[in-house]
Amino acid sequence: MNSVNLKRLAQELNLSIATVSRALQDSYEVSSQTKERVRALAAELNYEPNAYASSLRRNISKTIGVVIPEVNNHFFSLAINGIEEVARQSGYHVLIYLTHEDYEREVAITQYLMGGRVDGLLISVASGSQEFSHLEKLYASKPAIVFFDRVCDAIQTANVTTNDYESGYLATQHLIEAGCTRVAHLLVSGNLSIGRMRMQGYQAALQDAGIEFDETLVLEGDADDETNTALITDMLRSRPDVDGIFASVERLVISSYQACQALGRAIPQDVKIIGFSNLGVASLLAPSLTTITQPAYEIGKEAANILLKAIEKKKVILPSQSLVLKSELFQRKSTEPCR
Amino acid sequence: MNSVNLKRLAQELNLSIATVSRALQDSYEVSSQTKERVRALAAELNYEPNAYASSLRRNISKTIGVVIPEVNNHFFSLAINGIEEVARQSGYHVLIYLTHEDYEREVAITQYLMGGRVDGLLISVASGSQEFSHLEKLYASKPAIVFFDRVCDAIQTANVTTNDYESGYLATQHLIEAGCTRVAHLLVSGNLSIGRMRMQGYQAALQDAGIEFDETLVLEGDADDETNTALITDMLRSRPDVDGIFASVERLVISSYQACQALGRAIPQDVKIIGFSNLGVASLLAPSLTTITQPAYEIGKEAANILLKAIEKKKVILPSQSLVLKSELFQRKSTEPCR
DNA sequence: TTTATCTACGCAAACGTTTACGATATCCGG
DNA sequence: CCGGATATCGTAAACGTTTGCGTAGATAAA
Repeated sequence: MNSVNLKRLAQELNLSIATVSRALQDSYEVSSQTKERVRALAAELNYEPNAYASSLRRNISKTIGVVIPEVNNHFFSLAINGIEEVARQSGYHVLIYLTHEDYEREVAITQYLMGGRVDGLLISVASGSQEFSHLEKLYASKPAIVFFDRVCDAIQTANVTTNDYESGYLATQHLIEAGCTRVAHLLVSGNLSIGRMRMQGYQAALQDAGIEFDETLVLEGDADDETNTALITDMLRSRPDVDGIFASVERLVISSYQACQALGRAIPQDVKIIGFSNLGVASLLAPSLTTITQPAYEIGKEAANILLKAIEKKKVILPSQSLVLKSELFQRKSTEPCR
Repeated sequence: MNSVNLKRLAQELNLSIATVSRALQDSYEVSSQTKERVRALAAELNYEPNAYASSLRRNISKTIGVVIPEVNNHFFSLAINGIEEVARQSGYHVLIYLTHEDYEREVAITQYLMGGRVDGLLISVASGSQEFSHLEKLYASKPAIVFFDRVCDAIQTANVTTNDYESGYLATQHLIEAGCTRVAHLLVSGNLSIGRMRMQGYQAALQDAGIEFDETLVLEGDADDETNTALITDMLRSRPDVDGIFASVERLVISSYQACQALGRAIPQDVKIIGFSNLGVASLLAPSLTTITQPAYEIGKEAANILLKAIEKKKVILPSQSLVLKSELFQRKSTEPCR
């Protein structure tokens, strides 16, 4: 369509295609007068190189892919902000793929991505993924990969995560110190590394406080919010002794609030709630929500940095480049000790 | 890198590249036995066609671009959900570009996009854009474009928007009926169509209620949240008579809450607040927030539908294909009449 | 048997770039 | 005046795919 290409420029300038191409790349093999002529006409005709021809020839796409469970979540949208920021600065384009926590979709997406469409990938694994052969096949195919937050241990590459064990411990300890004795744990996937870490932190804190671990207080959430609210409501009804909730993901915190509201349980008097969340309005909730907040923006930036550095230097990414950033606990009313 | 391409398949099967290519496209010119042989080997070697070679040859990229101000905003993240859903179903890939409401970035991005990287674009214009020549140049270059929410009137194409005039009117009327007499209006851009529409609705509602329009009560927000909160705080301090706030965008609602909290103004007793928002936790805020909620997910889906239909049928998109979806007003505590 | 039709496949050009290699002209030291 | 640098440019191949065209063989129609 846009027929202003190298050939067109070359014809109008009485030059060869090669010279025009080199001029636009500021090659030393082209005289400065010629460069000026070429640049002038290119600007005048609004020439823009064909990205696909260039990618095909150079085997470089200047594009990275981001595979995440969802975008309607403050953690991931902030992470995307960081990723896009870094990518833009380096002249990279960003493809987005959403798995909706669904294993099948993740498989389909990884299959797509083996066509060499991207130079590198940032992945946060879907909670629905029980096994990772699709990721291993993808990894074997070519591109540089960095995992963030939801990691895949089976693949030897860098991961950018937070101190999930510690955070799980601290959150649980925080609830216990506020007076809770029956702490429920809501998580999204027990077979993902991140879920296991937080779970272990939760269990360790219970043990250190001399509280027995009760697996009926562990609830595995779904992708659907209404289902989650119903699940939590059921648990709270059948277990009236629950006086604390530690939610491992933002969506489950919201559902917990709604469940308490529906059952008329007062927060924090009847039930105290703490949760992982990047919700900007946490302090404006009724009551304000005690959160463990991950540095989502920084995670995105760091992960993108590692990836782009590796791509530019054509080096393999090593597990030793992994980064662990610290989450922060913001204490608010939802876990306030009563009387 | 991944050297399993058509040539490789052709060699191993003793066929020509052309036949292999046609077999994989299920062409009628290939016998079914041959198709089977080809498909079997392709599956075994995990062949995936090179996207760039294909795009170059066919002049079709199977990729659409989404240009939006920010992603950390429930309206846009829900819209992306809708877009990605539709795109995935049709086998399209989604490139994301964030303008951060910045004119310069928008110009740079549109320049990029003229390289034929995408078959079509979904755009929501940055509030910082004062003029639209970059968009006109982009439009002249080639791709199909559909605007959503933040529209550019200068370009003759389809727009997917909401009933912004009506919503502005209803929101203002709602505040007045709740007892407000001094209603401030916080918006993000007065020179964008969407801002003007809501503003006109606001003014019309004031006029119909016999309230004089006071332009010192109109505040134009910035991209930075802290600046906004400071601006609003200043206004509330210098104008203690303000008893209602109509915020045109989610971020400004949050800032309004924070400003009121800082000044000790009670909501809804001292100041009533209504705002455009897709915040899922609106009902959990203190006090719960009365919102005008746009069908963000549907907007994304519809915009993507129009775009993809046009691309597939190679037809020009007409302004007559524009769609106006209705926003909904959810009444909650923040605008409750007092006594 | 000849001619026309159809099936199944190969040849080669094209998409727009990049780049290894070669060619020409100029210049300079010996 | 000759040999070799040096500067500047062109030729052509390559990236992997798609596709118009040609063609060999088989089958059917005349």
